[in-house]
Amino acid sequence: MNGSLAKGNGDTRSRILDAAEALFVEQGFDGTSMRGITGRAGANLAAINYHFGSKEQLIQEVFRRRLTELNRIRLARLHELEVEAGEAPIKPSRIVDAFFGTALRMAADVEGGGHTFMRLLGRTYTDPQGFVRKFLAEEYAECVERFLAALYRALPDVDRNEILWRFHFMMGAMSYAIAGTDALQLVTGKFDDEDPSRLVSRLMSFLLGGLRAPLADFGSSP
Amino acid sequence: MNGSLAKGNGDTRSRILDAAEALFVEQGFDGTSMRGITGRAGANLAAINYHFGSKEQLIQEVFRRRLTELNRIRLARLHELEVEAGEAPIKPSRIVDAFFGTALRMAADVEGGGHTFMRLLGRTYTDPQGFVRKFLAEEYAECVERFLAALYRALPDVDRNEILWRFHFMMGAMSYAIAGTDALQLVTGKFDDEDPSRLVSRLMSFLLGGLRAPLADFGSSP
DNA sequence: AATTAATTAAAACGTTTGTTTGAATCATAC
DNA sequence: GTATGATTCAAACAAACGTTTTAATTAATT
Repeated sequence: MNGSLAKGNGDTRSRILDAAEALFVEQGFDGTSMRGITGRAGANLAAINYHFGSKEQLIQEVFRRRLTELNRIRLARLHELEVEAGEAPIKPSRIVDAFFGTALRMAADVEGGGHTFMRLLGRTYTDPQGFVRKFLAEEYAECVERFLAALYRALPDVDRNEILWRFHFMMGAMSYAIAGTDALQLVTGKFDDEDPSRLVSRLMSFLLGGLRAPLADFGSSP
Repeated sequence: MNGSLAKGNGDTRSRILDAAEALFVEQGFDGTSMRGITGRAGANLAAINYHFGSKEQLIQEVFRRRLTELNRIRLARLHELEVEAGEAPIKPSRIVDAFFGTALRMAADVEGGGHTFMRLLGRTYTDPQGFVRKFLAEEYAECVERFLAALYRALPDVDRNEILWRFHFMMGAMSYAIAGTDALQLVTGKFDDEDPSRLVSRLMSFLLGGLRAPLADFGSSP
């Protein structure tokens, strides 16, 4: 049950990042101690402060390491779509796939740690710790703006505020799909042991259904 | 900026529950100290252990206090629908409203604390702390089972596993809609200052769109 | 009014927390 | 080999944590 890694597994810095990433998912930021991280990484307690400065800076580096790459791929995909389409509008489903599909494919990478990170990311959107949310917002700002602009262009007849909200809802559905699977398992018994590609398919059709839904008026007592 | 409450505001027990609820949302469970709670509640440090036994039991009581009522209303609404429909099938939109709409209406109650609690609940589904998730699962078990059964009956042609997943997605979208509003604000600038009833309307149409979406097959490179 | 129970108060308990320090070890260059 | 810089190590730091204890106070009962 001791997940501590052999010391030869990459340099100390990387081992610390990997250990921290895993423990943050399991126990949260506050619930994970410096001793827990360095212990699992096979490093000395002081190594975190030496390599990263502080626990807070370590947390930021855990995110930056993967998030930069994720958003780079997203924007590259979007750029491909824009070039391919030329003057013509892009299908919303393609935009949604470039953003959410890319994340889901990263989440499907269990061995490389993408799965662990996406679980962490999903639950961090609503994390109370101010500095984490602020940091995430900065890292995300450009990417989200570009994708929202693309959706506005792709859906010129839909109110922009409505698109904004639905983008938000889609973020929520995706985050829970990745981060909170065990929560549903606890409630409902168990899922059939799912391969992640089916999750992609399932979630994408749900997201597009929500995105395209009519703006029906649901009062407070329908 | 000191949110500490006057001592006359209810009995000590209730003041502690209110203070804890608010602080858990702002700082998380681990990030909230006993001293912080009792300080805000205007009570002595030992009061939590006296009234609740431990911090862990306090957390459980914070949830139990509101969750029992929420699920009672949900099941009552479902029962109404079932009686009203008799042998006929119930419209899925009504079932969805009985579950998610009820939660959203509780979240719209800012003064009574429902809003605070729903934000807390939303972010707790994905909380790493094992005992909280286990406790939530137990509190939710019966209610979720009843609603899933109702959806199975209302949508006899749809694969049950698919309904299960979409219920999961809907939970995610709703939780983020309530708990993570500030996250999106940080990213996108700001929303128009929204009255909660429009959120109900917006989210419900999104949820139903997702629930009814065709099971299109989205491969990994569409 | 006396007695019992329930609640609040202040102080201290032993752990655990993140961080810092100064010496020891390692790698690399001259 | 010796010097230089980077890294690792064991040890210690004050601060904050949840909990417990014992005394003081309040409320209820007889």
